Amino acid sequence: MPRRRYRQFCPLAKALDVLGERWTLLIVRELMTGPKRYTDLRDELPGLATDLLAARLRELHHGGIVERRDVPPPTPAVVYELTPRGHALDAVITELALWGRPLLQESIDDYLPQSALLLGIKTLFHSDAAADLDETYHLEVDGRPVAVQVHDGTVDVAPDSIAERPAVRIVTDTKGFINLARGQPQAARIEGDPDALNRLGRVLDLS
Amino acid sequence: MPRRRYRQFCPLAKALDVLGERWTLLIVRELMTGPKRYTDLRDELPGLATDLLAARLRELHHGGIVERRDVPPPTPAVVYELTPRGHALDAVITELALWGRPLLQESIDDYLPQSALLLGIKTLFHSDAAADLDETYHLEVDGRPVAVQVHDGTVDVAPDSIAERPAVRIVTDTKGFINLARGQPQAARIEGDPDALNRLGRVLDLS
DNA sequence: CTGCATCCGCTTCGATACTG
DNA sequence: CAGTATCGAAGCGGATGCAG
Repeated sequence: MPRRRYRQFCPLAKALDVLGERWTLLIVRELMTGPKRYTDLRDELPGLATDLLAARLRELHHGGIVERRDVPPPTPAVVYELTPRGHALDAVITELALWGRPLLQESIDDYLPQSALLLGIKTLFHSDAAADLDETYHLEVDGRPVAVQVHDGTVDVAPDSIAERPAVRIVTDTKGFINLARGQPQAARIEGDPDALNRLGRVLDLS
Repeated sequence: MPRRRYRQFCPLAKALDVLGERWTLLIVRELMTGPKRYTDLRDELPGLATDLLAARLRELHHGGIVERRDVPPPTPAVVYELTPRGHALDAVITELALWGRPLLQESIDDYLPQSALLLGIKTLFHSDAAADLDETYHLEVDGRPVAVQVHDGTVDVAPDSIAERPAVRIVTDTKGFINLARGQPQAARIEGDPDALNRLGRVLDLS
């Protein structure tokens, strides 16, 4: 818990007392896709000072949002994972992301953390445009593969996994993906059915 | 727009670039119930320095969230009001408030702004417990009257308005209301049907 | 190598005073 | 009423150090 509090009898103010500090919700976003180690968190959040990450994790632990767990050998490590209370922030993050979606247009030369890629795909997904669609896409950004599965008007995003028999394979880097999301495919290696790429473009749209 | 940005291609990070600074979302909450003047905002947000309020309003204006408008005579003034983009933050605030609801238990000696009272009532409202309910309650906290109308499983909250023929009238102050929300009615003047008070208590519940 | 703590320069915040 | 000016305190970002 930070020292600075709003001191208001208001559910919004109370939530912001816990979540409102810089980096806090981005750390929660990182943990949304599963437990992570301290160093992995730091690597995915450039600009966040190491001691500040430690402080935020302490506050999140104290707030009942994050649990610290020792992973036994063979690969001993400390991982941080969300509690149920932490996972309940999914709705908060979803709404903030939906609101923030138009702002992605302004993005230039930004970093693309793995979890941001996953959240981005979920946020750009248009359920109504995917009603009759049922296929899988292979996406690979900066060497990190993601399987995107569209099915029954929903999207499933699996990190670090190879899609089997994808309708289209897109291999690119951060810049290429950002341009792709803007509807300007360049610097991307695309293999497969061009129609499938168009279908993907309609389902995952920035506008 | 603040100078500090996350520089991530992520809809959450982009939203937080605009909304993540201290006080920003609380100012939006204040404006959610209608336009307000500079001084009214400052009075409802104790602890917020005047120059910081000016800076936040500038940023919110620049971000397309708040519009500055001159009200012509007979009562000339400057008011700030939300744009459609600003009103779209309703869902964000609602989710944050729902998540923060349990934290209200910890509240001691807090300030209760008018808009926090309204948001609090909307957040504490249990739709399922109000399915067959159709009545109006008069609530008055620190001299500010609020008409709470429960109807068809929804709640309507009208600030600065007197409820007509309310099922119960509750007149209290900040401390009294906070205790009331915790289920400890004390220091509150209550008039009307005791059963109606119980019904209100089931519909508006902290737990 | 991981998981921090410490130090330092800069920015932001909070409180008060002051002005058109 | 609607802000700007000023200033000490706290928070942040980056680099470095260090124990397990």
